[in-house]
Amino acid sequence: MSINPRDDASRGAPPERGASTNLSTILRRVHRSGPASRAELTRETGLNRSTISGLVGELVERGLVVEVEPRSTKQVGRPSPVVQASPQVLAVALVPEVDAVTIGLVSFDRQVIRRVRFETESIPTVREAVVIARALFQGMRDGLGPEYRIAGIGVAVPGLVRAVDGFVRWAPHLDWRDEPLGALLEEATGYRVFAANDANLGARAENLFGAAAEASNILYMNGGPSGIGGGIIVNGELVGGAEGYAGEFGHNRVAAPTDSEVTDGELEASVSQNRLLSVLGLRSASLDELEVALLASERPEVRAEVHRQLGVLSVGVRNMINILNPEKVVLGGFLGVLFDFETAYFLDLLEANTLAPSWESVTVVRAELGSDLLLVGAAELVFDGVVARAEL
Amino acid sequence: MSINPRDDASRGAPPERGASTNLSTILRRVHRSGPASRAELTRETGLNRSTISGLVGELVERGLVVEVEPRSTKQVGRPSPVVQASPQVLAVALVPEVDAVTIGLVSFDRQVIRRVRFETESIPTVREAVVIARALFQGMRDGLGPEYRIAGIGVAVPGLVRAVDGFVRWAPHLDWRDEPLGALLEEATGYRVFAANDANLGARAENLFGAAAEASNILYMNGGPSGIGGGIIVNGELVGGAEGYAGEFGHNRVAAPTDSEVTDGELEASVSQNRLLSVLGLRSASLDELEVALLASERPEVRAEVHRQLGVLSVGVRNMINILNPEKVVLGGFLGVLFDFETAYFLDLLEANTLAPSWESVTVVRAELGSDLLLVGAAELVFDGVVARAEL
DNA sequence: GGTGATAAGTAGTGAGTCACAACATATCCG
DNA sequence: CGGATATGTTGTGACTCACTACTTATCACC
Repeated sequence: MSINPRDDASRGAPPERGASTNLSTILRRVHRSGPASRAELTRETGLNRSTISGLVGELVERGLVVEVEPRSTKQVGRPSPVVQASPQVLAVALVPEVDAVTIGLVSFDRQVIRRVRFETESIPTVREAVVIARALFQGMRDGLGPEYRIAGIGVAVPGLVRAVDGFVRWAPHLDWRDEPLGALLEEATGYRVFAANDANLGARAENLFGAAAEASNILYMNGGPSGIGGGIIVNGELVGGAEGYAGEFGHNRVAAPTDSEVTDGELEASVSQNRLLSVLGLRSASLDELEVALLASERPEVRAEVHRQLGVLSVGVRNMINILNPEKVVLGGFLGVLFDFETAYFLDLLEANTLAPSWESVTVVRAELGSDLLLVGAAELVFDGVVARAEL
Repeated sequence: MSINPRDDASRGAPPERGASTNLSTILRRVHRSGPASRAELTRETGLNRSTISGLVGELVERGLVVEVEPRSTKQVGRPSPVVQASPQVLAVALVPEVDAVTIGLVSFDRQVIRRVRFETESIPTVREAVVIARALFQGMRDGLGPEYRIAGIGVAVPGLVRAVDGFVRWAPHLDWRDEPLGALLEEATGYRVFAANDANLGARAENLFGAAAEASNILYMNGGPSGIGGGIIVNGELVGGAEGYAGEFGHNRVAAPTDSEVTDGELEASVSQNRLLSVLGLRSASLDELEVALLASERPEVRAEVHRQLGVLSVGVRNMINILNPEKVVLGGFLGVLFDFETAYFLDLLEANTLAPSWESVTVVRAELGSDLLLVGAAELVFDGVVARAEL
């Protein structure tokens, strides 16, 4: 161990392509964790005051951060100006779904400043989605002052997307197969496009701004109306795998001793929002409605179904805890509802079946981010690049 | 995408704690991929000739690399001296097992230059293992010239080890529980100690020098006499998880439709070397003997057992392929034997059950490294630090 | 065996990042 | 209002590395 624990920031860093490591470090800090005074940045990075001064100045010049009036801290000493990510640097977030195309504008300081959900009569094709996106985008852009700058477009796709070029391999519920979404969108808008799996982006968003904000090893599982997806974060980075298809938990086979009924099926055949709804006698419901209905119901079949689903889910989760030794397990969508409804039951199942050391280092929580989850996650695809390059 | 694809090496890098990024880059290159001429380094890193000259000179001065006579390349132009990792920088590798303690000396240029296997009468306790290690180490050290320098000690532990301090949480077959192995060894030897799970280190070794040398997203599963372990490599880095306990595949529950017998058991209860041996009528065997016996046997029960085990294994592997989207799946130990024995059968099972895009990006191979696997992997724990700091 | 083409090492200069020290400035507290 | 404290600012120097020009070593051909 080194004697001096602080500071792994670098000295005398690279001219490179205009992207100093420390420039990125500061940018990442103010983007992810919010505004900070120069003095705080100095302490956190271990860099020198004068260096911070220079770096912040550079970032201000590039229009990526703004400095605002010092907070009145009632402290002695000269007040330190507060640095924050510029609210005028924007990312466009696009979320195609079976019944709508949603587009949002997310600012570099993590505000969703605009959002439009455009409902479609039928499931949109890729071309339709691109046309709609372009139209919505144009409408938004026109209402924006020239002081705003758009860094790119991020897309959350409910399916398998190739990371390098945003090529959609398979999005079952949209019935898209091998569609060049990224290329089409770039052509239509002229902006750089980044696309990824929606659940992966959910994991990322929860990591940055939600239930797993402090952790860097995370298992995220999300239950939606049409299946179960997830994302894994290792050492603070989203696991994409070879091409970006990682995170497909839903199709896994798990053996659940508590579930005699469906033993050789896939996880999402057994743990399913529809089955939950049907036990409750509902045809469709929002998550809130589902939660209310669950709490209101006192019928034993309902509880039995919840227990059955949690039993199966627990096997999938425990497998992943043994394999990944995460710090946090985050459950989103209806999985979060199930978890909140029978927390102790679920945790007991997990504790009984995971290896003790791994169990000790993990906490299981419900997801925190609501409807903006995917917009924020998709925007983050764009901002990732901005932070890394300290440009645009 | 940037116009200039080459070169993400840095310019004007940090004075830091004496560890320039580029110094590490060169060191990593010659350590992992073997000797390279200065000219090759120049091309591969994108750095300037003069920079390479300076960096190599610095590394020579620090005693981490040596320059040898240029290879006669039959090429025009001035011959370029060949740079290689110094064979005089050593790591001590330690492998405690149920019936022996093995210690090895591995040089920075990846040669196992010495190895001693010390058989024990009974399962060694932690203290016994430390005493044995110390004695063996002293013996080795005395036979070594003063020109050799030891960078530290790496330990491959068959169990759960806390990454930060080498504290053994649980090593079932050694019957060690909560033992401060790292601290004891450091005290006994005076060298820095790094410890990790044996299967994790196997994954690392196969990644660096074996069957998955070019890949950076890898699933490694190893079948030993006492169970199944594994390691995951994501973006070129071993996944340790929160504390280093990641990779415990063996205790997972998988549902295998082909295995009516053991549906709710753990993977390693169903896929087991012992069960294989017992079908073959053997009590114990080395991997080679096992392989020979398998090939020699023509009894249908044997093939049935192989198919049953591969069927269960395939479920575990397909789950991980869906989740991780790896480039390579590497099967070691008796899993490798099973795989080689019925390759087509296993691959067909996998193909039928993994998501097509993920299946397209993966290749399944048998592990390549033999008995030196763990020594090399353990040494790598030590060399990792040397490469990162470009020191010691 | 000399000569030119080619490839690579070497030396000097300059640019970029950052630490450090000295100084300037803003706030709190008595 | 003045001292204590914390922070911003400026100037200098250290360090890494690119670039240019020059030198050196080999091959190939005559």
